[in-house]
Amino acid sequence: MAVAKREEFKAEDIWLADIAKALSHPARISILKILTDMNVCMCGDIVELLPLSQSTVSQHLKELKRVGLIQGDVDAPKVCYCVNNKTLQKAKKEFDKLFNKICAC
Amino acid sequence: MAVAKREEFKAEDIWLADIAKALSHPARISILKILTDMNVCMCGDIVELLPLSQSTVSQHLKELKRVGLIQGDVDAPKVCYCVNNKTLQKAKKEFDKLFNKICAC
DNA sequence: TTTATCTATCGTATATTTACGATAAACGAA
DNA sequence: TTCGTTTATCGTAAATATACGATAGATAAA
Repeated sequence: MAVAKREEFKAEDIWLADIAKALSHPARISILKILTDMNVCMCGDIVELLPLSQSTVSQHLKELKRVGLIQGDVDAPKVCYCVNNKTLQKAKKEFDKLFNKICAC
Repeated sequence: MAVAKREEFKAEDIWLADIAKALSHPARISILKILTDMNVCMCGDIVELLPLSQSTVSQHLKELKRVGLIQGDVDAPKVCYCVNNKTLQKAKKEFDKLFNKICAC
């Protein structure tokens, strides 16, 4: 149960909710900012900047990658992470669309 | 554990993550749109439009109210819900700020 | 070949989220 | 007062999320 009902909503709302879910932890917002600030972007670099263990940071990266907000290029054993502009642009557009609808700004 | 580390991040990131959390379920995005479309806005009206029970809708409303995205004016036993423009404006601004930083748009 | 480095994943514990039915509380109407 | 309407909350169950340490796998360096 629990998450099954989610699929009964509009695809557009499900997509944006999923992006919002990826942004729903400050660590992941922080990671996106770090990836923007740094050009070199390994998991280990991020671990040094956050109060989280390596495995936890790796999980957060996985969640961001799941929705396509970031991508990881493997250069084993390293993985170079960077933001995915295509998805970010779509996310920005869809958030704008939502707020323009629901907010009298 | 689990959610304790959340507090160790920047207040700005925590706030936006919390707004994103409130937007992380399609039912809640849908509710915000419904509240915008309708001027009369009772919990029961929303229940009729969504594939969810009354108690579940009430919980979603509570989550939106928790972060201040909506407000409920009690006219017992009814509660008239509407969007809170002040918080929406701030959310819009903060999302813009985030995307302008991390997205090469 | 052996060692060091780096990251993903496994196993695990705890907390939170999602969903529902039942029920209590608040009030207007009969 | 009694009944109907409306909503929040309680209790509960199942699924997810968060966090960590340990470890396996991949490769570069020694």
